[in-house]
Amino acid sequence: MATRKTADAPKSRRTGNPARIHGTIANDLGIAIVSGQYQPGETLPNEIDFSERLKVSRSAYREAVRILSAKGLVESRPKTGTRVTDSRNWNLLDPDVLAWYFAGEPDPKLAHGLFELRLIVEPAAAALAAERRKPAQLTVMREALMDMERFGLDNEDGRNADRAFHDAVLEATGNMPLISLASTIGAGVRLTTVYKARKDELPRDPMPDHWKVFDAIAAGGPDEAREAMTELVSAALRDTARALERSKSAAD
Amino acid sequence: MATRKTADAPKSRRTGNPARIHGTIANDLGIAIVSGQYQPGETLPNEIDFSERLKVSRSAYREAVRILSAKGLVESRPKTGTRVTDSRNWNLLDPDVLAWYFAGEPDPKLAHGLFELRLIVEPAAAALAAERRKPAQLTVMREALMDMERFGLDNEDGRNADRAFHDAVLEATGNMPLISLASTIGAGVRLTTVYKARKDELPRDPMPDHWKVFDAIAAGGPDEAREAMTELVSAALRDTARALERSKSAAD
DNA sequence: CACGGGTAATTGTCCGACTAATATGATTGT
DNA sequence: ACAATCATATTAGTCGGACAATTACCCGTG
Repeated sequence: MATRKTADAPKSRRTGNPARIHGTIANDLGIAIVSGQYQPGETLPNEIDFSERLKVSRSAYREAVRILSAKGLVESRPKTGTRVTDSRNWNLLDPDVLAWYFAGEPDPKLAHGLFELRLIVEPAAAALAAERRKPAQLTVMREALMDMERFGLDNEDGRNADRAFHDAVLEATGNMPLISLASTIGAGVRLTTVYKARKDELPRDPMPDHWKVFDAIAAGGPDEAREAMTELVSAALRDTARALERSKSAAD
Repeated sequence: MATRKTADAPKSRRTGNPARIHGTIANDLGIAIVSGQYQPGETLPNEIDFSERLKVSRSAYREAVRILSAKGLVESRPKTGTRVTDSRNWNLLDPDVLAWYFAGEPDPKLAHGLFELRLIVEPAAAALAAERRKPAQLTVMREALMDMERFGLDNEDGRNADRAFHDAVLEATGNMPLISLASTIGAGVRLTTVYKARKDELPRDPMPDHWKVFDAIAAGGPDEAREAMTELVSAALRDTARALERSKSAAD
């Protein structure tokens, strides 16, 4: 059903749109903030000066600030100015904020936190998916895994397939908040392959673990699915742990 | 340090600032979108017409749209206009979006989803908190529970204390992504008391369950903490389930 | 029928002025 | 001496209007 037409652009980036000024300013500023270049509590230059320095109109700059404000990174008030909020208020679950975090060197502490989250959420999600998945969703999972096998994890296509599989599992839970966690989980998934790719070693074939999860979900076995997913994420964590440790000590 | 003065206004809303036009427009539009008044795929009127109809300048309207766009609710492109995106792209974990969802009648399906999320996240968080909590964090939890007892759950102060306790547990995990989930979990927590308050019945004293969680965390027992929290959330779900069922069938 | 170019509609950007809120310090009254 | 009040300056907020850039869509052309 549905003619489908040209609904989705193949080259779709995160937004799919060409760079608009307010967007790029928001990106740059967002990265500068989460990287600590502007500390929480610090007030940035007033709109007129700053927009001049950035060579953009005040309107465009203001729209950028609105974006950052919407994600909880800054707060503006007359007379006081625009100041960076305490990092506890930053909406870390926002895909953009997370991307800004990982724009530079991945923060090992945050990376570890993401794995911990995966270890909590994904097994439970797999169990729910095993109970509720619809045939179409199983098809999506299967095709994602087949793409993973075909492409491998040392390239973008393969990594996207990996993330697509984990997304599909969350989607199959039918739980809206869980589905919204997909971008966060996806960042964690990507982290694994990025770290591994950096070490230029793929010591373990990830496919058997993935297929085991899929089979359990397809068979409708919640407990088996939970267990298989736990194993998958644990293995991923083990593979990443060493690199994580190294850059953690390197960061100190 | 800090004289504290009149730091926090008593009428502090989420941001504590007086209503600014772009914010109120974003709120109104956000509610209209999540409530289905504007369907996904639908394009809203062009900026000039719409801002005129809303009696605000185009700048203010555009800033409102930037906010909605930052939260994934809409997408703007030249010539095409600004259209509501598929609801899968909405950042449901954003505090504002969640608030917009619950501005009208709580959606039973979403409410159930939130409880499911709590049941997944909070027990695990309690276990982590039991291992990592610092003395100061225990103090926060204890005071929150004492406030709960003092105020009761039939008023705003008590409900805030309830939420503060659950926030503190997440905070004590030291896990940044988990801490960012606080607003989402908090919405679920609030849901319980709202539903119960609506029925004008408080059939169960929630304090013993809460203290059991606290004691386990204070004692440093991860397994006990996990179990106690599971019980707490399950009980909350049971209490809410009937009201949930009723409004679910009423919604059809 | 495929392809390429023109066109109109819409968002994007810029500018400059004025308004509103408010932190700070001066003023006043007690 | 101190408290409360008021004036002022600074900053974000709002406005209106102009022009630029993008792009879906139609139309002509090969």
